[in-house]
Amino acid sequence: MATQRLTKQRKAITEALRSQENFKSAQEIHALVNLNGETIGLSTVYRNLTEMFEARDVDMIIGTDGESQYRLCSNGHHHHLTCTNCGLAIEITGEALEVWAKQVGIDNGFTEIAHTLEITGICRACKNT
Amino acid sequence: MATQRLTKQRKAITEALRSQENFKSAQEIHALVNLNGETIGLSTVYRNLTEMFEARDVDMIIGTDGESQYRLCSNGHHHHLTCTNCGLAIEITGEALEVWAKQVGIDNGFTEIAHTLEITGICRACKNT
DNA sequence: GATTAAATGGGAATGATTGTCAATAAGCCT
DNA sequence: AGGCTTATTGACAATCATTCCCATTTAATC
Ligand SMILES: [Zn+2]
Ligand SMILES: [Zn+2]
Ligand SMILES: [Zn+2]
Ligand SMILES: [Zn+2]
Repeated sequence: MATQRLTKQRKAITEALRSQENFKSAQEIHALVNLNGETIGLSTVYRNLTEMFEARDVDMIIGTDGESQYRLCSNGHHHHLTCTNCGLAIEITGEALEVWAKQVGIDNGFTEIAHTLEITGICRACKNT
Repeated sequence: MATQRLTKQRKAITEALRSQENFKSAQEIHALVNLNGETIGLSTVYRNLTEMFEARDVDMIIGTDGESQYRLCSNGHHHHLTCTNCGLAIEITGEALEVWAKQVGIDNGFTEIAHTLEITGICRACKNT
């Protein structure tokens, strides 16, 4: 397991993530961090976000353009309902879905079954604009 | 609407897709096409795959590394159960899931609701190796 | 304060994807 | 068949997110 030193860079990145409601790309996080006076390297932001994701401290999704996006999330397995217009991201859970997905795998002889699911749409606020 | 000329390049790309069971990246398709003697430009492969995807002639998914992958698929909305080891891709449909996903959106005031779902695991053949 | 390995930064390298535009050729007309 | 028009191609440049590299910095411990 990698040693985890509490560097000011890591603090700043965590802080930036905390200030954001929705998913942000590594580049956006980098820009946010450097707005607050700090001057943190892009490599450092990428490294830390990757580590935080592997440690399950942040959620990561791959956007439609292939860009990775990060967000602080509640613990445990869940999915998201996101507005494609404003980025609003709502956490979703569905036990029936979880069971169904696993069963589909089992029925086909698969093991180590996992899944990804994202629901998208236009939120109420954006629709009334 | 764009005119669709039946070029030999387009035929070759379609042929390469037809010969493949699983999802392949644009670069892989390009390599496949050029194996068969033809010499087709990489740009052409990208252009055609994009067009074919927009015309719903092929499925496209974004891999974990952000790379786009393409495959000829049956018509209609469906998902995939893919083996992370050998790439085997099985088409999946689930009416209950479709209804549930849409309802989740509706319950949260969303419109123009869509979703993506991918199930992954290790297939039986790969497990017994 | 001294020590030491983890962590940083910044600039280069990678690699997929897109853009450019002159040259080519599919489909159509005669 | 030959010619015309314009969609399409292809070689290369350009873009852009992400990863690499490595000398320098610094958090943590004593
Ligand atoms: Zn919205
Ligand atoms: Zn789930
Ligand atoms: Zn499919
Ligand atoms: Zn579906």
